[in-house]
Formats: sequence, C-alpha cells, structure tokens
Amino acid sequence: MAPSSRPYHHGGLKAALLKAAVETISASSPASMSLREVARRAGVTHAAAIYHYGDKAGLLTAVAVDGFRLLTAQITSAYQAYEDFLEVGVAYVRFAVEHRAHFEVMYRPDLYHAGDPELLEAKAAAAQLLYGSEHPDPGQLLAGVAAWSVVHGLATLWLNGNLPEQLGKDPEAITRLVASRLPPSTGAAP
Amino acid sequence: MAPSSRPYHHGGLKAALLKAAVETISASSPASMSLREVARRAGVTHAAAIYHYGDKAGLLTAVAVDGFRLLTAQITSAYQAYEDFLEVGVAYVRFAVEHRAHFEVMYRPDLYHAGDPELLEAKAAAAQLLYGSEHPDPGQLLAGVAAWSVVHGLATLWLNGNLPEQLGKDPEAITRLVASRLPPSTGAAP
DNA sequence: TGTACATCAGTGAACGCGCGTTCACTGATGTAC
DNA sequence: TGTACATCAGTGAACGCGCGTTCACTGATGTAC
Repeated sequence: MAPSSRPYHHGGLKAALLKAAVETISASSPASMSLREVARRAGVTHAAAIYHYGDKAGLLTAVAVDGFRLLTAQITSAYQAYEDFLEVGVAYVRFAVEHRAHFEVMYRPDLYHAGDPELLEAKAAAAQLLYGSEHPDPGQLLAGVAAWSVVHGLATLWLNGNLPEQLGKDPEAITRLVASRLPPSTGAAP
Repeated sequence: MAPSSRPYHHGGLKAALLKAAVETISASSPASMSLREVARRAGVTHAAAIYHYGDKAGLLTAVAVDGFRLLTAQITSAYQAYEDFLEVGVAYVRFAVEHRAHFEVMYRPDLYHAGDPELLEAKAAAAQLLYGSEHPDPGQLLAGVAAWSVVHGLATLWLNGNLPEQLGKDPEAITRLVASRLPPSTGAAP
C-alpha cells in the first residue's frame, strides 16, 4: 500500500474510528461527542462511522465495551501483582484517570445501547471482579460495594476537579492517603 | 391579577425558569437541557430565559448555585438533628437522590460559569461543611474527603443504576449497610 | 391628580450552524468456475 | 490464467431538525414633577 496515496479501503477503519471516538471524548465529553467530529478525526466521511457502528449510540456502546474490558484487565492484573487489597483500589483510580473517556462513557448508560449483549457480558465480568465472587454472600457483596464506592467517588471527584487542592496532584497517592482515613465501620458483620 | 388572562408581566418568571430548568434536567440530563425546552415548559419565549440569565450557561450556573445552597442547608440540619456522623452521610445521599438534577449539574463545572462569584461562595460553604472546619489539619481533611468519597461514590453509582439489584431499592438503607462494611483503614493517623 | 418619560419584562422573527440519518452510488476486493 | 459476479467498504449529497444568540419591537410598570 503506497503511503502517500489515500487508499479507498482503510484496512482498520473500525478500530481507528473507535480510537478517534475516545480521543474526541477526551477533548470534550461523552455527551458532546459527534459522529461528524469523530469521522473528521479519522479522515473519513461520517457515513462511514454509521456503516461500521450503525448509529451514534452504537459507537458509544463500543467505547463502553472496550472500557469494561480494559478495566477488567487492569483490575485482574492488579489482583495478581499485589496481595494488597488497597492497590486494587488504586488501580481502579488509575484506570479512571488514564482512561477518562472510557470511564465517563461506561457510567452513562443513557448514551449507549445498554442492552447490547457484548456490553452486558463485559459489564458483568467487571462487576464480578468488583463485588467479589460469582454468588457472594451478603457480607462479601457489601464489602465489595463499599470499597468500590470509595474509589469510584474519589475517581469522579478527582476527574471533576472537586477535590481540595491541598491534597496534591497525584490521584493514586491521594487514594492511599484517603484509604488510611476511612471512617470506622459502624456495625458488626452480618 | 385575573387568573384566566395571560399577564404580560409574569411576576416571578426568573424563579419559574429556574424551576423549569430543574424539571427539564430531571426528565433528561444536564447536557441535553435546552433553553427552548425550559422556556416552553415555563410558557414563555426562549429569549425571556436569556433576558434573565444571560445565556444557557448562566441558567445552569443558577441551578448549581441553588444546588450547593440546598446541599449546605440539608447537611447543616443533619448535623444538628443527629450526633451520628453516619446520618450526615445518609443526608448527602438523600440530597443526591431527591435533587438529582441539581446534583448532576453541580458536579459538571464544564457546563456552567465556574468562576461566578455567587457560585464560588455557595460551593465554598458546602466544601467547608464537607471537609471539616475552615482550616483543617491534614488528618481532618483526609477524614472528610474519605467520608465524602464514600457517599459521593454511592450516590453516583445509585443514580446511574450501577449498584447490584440485590441491595434493594432504598438508597438510604444501602448507605447504612455499606457504611457498616467499609474496608479497614490501612495506615496510622498522621 | 395628571402627565411625561425612563426603565423593566417579554415578544417574535430571523440568523447561521452542526447535527444524525438516509440513500443511491462507486471503488475495491474476494470467490466460483 | 481469465472472467463474471457478489459482497464489502466508503463517498458525497441531501433531508429536516432543534439549537443558541441577536435584535428591533412593544406592552407594562414605576418615578419625577
């Protein structure tokens, strides 16, 4: 393939559009992403994006699926690399910061096809990892949700610029500090 | 004022537009709110909304200011009503659920005039309440942020429909349960 | 009590824009024989 | 090795739409004298 001539067939346009979508969202927000801007960024007609993804929500669905899979991979490798549960939480925050676009799309199901089978599968895999085992007892479930809430809250507050400046600029360090100051549990284990 | 005739002067249009904005956002999302729909809901021309709020971001700024003041009021009264710190967190979650539109606007500063003096003041008042006293020592600050993260994460996950169904349908009850299962703090106090 | 005038509150029409979707089409590639 | 045909990949123009903003305007209210 001659590099200077624009080939009619791109080769990897579907993947390139996904990448362009992520970049576009990074530059603004999921809600304001437009198919036309994504296509412009990828150097093709916006009808090409519709050809590959059906519609705008379809493209955002692909971003969400990609995001849940990335999250699952990162959390899994954090589980393997550290015995320390805290570092798994840090990995969650790191994912949110490094993949802001994915993260923001994932938690806005109104923007994509929330019933898409691939999406449901990717989301379920991530959920299983976050809540604990496949059929957790109530105590495990609550512990998983509690830990998830802390890091999810911290990540979203960080991304929105809502954490006080005194905490510094390193979200992972902030996570470790905050984890050391969690309020004491109020009840006994069930 | 004759109730059947449409008076040229509304009387309280500015407040009515704010209310209409909140209702419009409740029906969809902050990003998709349009001035025209808000004006339609209030029964006036959309130019009237611009007359009172300058522009679209101005109207959203008003929603955010209103939200921070409401939050401050509710958290303050929770502090007074309960000695229990946990119930303050529950009040935060209750605010997010009862005032979803306000809550979602407040944490999307890209949508409004984030430098607006009234906004800054309302936001600072809420922050002071959430982090602790005016000049907190590092330990107090971290403890405040930790508690805030938990309830903020829980609230946003709930609003997005991302909490597992087994937890039930009462977000305040979920907050109390989750608080009883927070992960143990990992470090010593500074 | 009137009257002139300024100001406030809202109207209605017009503007240009970017958007998602549809559609007939063409260029490129793969496959059957 | 060729050739016909089907399918895949992307183009380019057109559609109708709702949007935020601007602007000259008018109706209503308040104030000075």
